[in-house]
Amino acid sequence: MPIKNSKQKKKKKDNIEKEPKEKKEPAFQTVRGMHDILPKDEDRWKAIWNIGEKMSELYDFSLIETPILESAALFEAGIGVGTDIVEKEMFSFKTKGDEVVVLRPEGTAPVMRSYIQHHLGRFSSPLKVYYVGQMFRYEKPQAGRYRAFHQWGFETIGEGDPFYDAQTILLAVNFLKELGIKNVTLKINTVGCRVCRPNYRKKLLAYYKGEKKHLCADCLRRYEKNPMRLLDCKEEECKKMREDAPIILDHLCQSCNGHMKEVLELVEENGLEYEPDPYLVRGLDYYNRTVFELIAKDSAGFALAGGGRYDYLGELVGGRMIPAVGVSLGMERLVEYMEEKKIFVKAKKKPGVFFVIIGDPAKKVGFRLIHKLRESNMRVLEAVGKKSLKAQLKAANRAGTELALMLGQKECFEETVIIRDMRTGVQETVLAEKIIEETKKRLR
RNA sequence: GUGGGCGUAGCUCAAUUGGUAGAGCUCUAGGUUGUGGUCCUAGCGGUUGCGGGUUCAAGUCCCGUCGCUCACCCCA
Repeated sequence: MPIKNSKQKKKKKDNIEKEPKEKKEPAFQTVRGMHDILPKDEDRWKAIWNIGEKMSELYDFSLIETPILESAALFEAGIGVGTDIVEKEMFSFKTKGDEVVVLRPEGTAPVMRSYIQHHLGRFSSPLKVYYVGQMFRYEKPQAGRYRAFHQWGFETIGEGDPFYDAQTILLAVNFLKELGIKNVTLKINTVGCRVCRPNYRKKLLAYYKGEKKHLCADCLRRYEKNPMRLLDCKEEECKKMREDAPIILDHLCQSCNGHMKEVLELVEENGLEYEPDPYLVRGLDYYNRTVFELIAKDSAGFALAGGGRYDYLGELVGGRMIPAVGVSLGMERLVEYMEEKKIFVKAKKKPGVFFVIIGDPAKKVGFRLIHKLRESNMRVLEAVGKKSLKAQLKAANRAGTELALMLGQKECFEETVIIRDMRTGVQETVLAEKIIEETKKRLR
């Protein structure tokens, strides 16, 4: 009969440690729909961060950061009470002082709130700002959809010129390009303004009125609540019906028409390909005129970025009209897309040296030398908890540093340090007091 | 919120008709008394997400719950 090794040992172990039968611990985990960003994804997240800051500088956008918590009324007024976001996706609660607050579901309304609160129009006109941070929406989590997710956004506030619509679009496209995401479709449409939209709405309702019996349940609801979304349905029957439905492009007022035309001309001027999508309707009430999305061609589904013009938001949350346009990028979606398509970005870490300390007696001197190196702006790695030289070198190898500095009892006594070239294995002994210059000399 | 699938070691996955868990990788240590990447050996690591039920016996069947996932809704 074969003897199972592990089993035997397990038994033995059980006999030895019989009593420490612990109660099981609660095993905490992230709240539903929330996630941790782990070290393995550091490179991609940092790439987004670095590129975002680079783009912000090139396009002259300044940082703005608003609180994660805002009053619920801000979004009810800004995004619209009838929208899904406000109707069922808000993380809202009451504070001890009975204020109804909410974890922000998006970044635009808070920025507009800040613009009005601090009179930022006087800071510069137009005001160009970027923000980055977590947004919260109480939805059922799915791939590419979290309850807490990061957005990078750009807003240009105080200017209605189509130039800024086009610039916003171009900025987002170039952001993706810099990340190595080149295969994107720009979907673009206009949703008109207060003058032409009601007209169009009437036409749309008139068209669908006679066809109500052919509509799906969802669309019947849309018919009442948000007719523009009728065009967005995925049901075959409804899709068929929309083919003959009036499209807004044919019903724009003169100024919206001119605006759209100019945006498209500017976009073309930059050699950007776009796909007019008369069915693109965004879910937030504050949009007018230009709306757009960027979707990866080779990945089914969701937008990597989306945005548009929101000239009415200022009025909705502050009582006066402030023309503005913006875009936001879904950072998790970017990271996941890059992962899926094996787009690698390198971390921009400076080359480092691995400091090996052999034996306890060398610890004090090693500690001091490591500090000295870092003071001279050098990146120093270590794994001092590992006792053997072998294990420490192994760690150095894994970390991929070009050099290892080694300090043992002998070196301490002689006041020297060994510099080892990890690629060639060649070692040299140098004086400890010259450690900085000797190391720098060998670090390319 | 509605409906389907899944949940075994840190990771990727095994486990015959229900017979109380294995492999590879990783990690740690040793082979080398102060020298990494290869190789060899050993070790760490699981009351099979959690709770309950059926059964002599449950990773395997049933119910609940939590989580993930896919579609819808909607969106970044």
